[in-house]
Amino acid sequence: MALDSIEGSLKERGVRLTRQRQILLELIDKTGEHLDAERLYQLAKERDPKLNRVTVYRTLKMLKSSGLVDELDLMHFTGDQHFYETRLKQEHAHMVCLRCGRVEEFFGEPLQRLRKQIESHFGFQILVARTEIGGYCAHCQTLRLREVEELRSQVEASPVGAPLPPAKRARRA
Amino acid sequence: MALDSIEGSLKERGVRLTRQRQILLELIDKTGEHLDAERLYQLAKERDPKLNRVTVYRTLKMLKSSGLVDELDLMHFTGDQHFYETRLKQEHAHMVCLRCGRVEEFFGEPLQRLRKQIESHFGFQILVARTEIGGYCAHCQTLRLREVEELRSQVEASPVGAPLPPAKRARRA
DNA sequence: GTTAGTGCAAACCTTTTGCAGCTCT
DNA sequence: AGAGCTGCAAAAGGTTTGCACTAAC
Repeated sequence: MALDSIEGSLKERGVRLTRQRQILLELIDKTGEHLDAERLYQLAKERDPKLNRVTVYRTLKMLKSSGLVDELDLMHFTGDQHFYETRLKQEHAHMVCLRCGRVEEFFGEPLQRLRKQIESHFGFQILVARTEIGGYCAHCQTLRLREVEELRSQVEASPVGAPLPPAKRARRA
Repeated sequence: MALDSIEGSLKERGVRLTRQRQILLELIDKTGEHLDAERLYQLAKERDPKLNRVTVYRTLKMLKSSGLVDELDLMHFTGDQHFYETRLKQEHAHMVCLRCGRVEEFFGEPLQRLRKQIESHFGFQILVARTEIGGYCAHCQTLRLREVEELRSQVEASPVGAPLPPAKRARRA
């Protein structure tokens, strides 16, 4: 199991497996989503109401600098938080739909190719690699078109020019 | 000249070319570095001491959502700011040395390949793509080795185990 | 028993917002 | 003239730090 390999890696280096860390590790490992610090904190609090937000940040930082998790931004679609995932899968790119927010993963040879070229051309020793792509998913492309049409006709209908709905930043609940 | 094409694009869409924006555009275009908002603000203030930090943020946001500049994180090597570059060059990846902070750019076919595969396999309409890679540049790899050696011998020399120098976050002056 | 790790409160950095007044076109 | 833009002050969002206490090994 994935959790075991991470816990093993920590134990070897003399990192203590506290109750809090076990909770956080399990959540990161088992949850099928890309969690940010706040969401992880909320989930962790369900299991241990005393667990502090700061511990979440410290744990994530530790896991990141140990190379056990990767940090993502997901194109800052929802804000400026960072998202985390364990380094278990093969390297992959993240595609974020800028309309619905859905995140898809792309595995495939261009990524390995890129890695190899960079290592050989530059003699660069890669520790982390991150590819994030923003755009419209197949489903949203058509919806998007319709929306743009609607806006256009609204603008033409109103003499002054109707203001576009402001693209507000997603706020936390 | 690059500036012209950006200014043209803005003018077409009825965006005003204020004195402040001209200053900022010229700095982004002419400066050969990846600037973050604060640095851009400092540079802009030299030309117009009244220019406000908020205007920098608003201008960057506008340029980004117009697709005229790209936003980078450079692996958060120096902190959580964002860096900006005009979209004039061909698509490229950024390689950040996690020791010296140097940033190199990689152009090359794997990037185009990646783009095409994602578009064809998923029917995904790409608007922005970002590849950032962290590691050690050729030069720092040897230096890094030496540093690790030194640390090791220090640890062996001291009975308690000397604490490693903490990797503090880079603070602003 | 030590030392690493935790919780709490407070700070910090980066970015956004509301609003009154200024300025491009 | 008038919408669009700016500056200012204040706030927000996300993350880190200092310190005293606690718990893992």
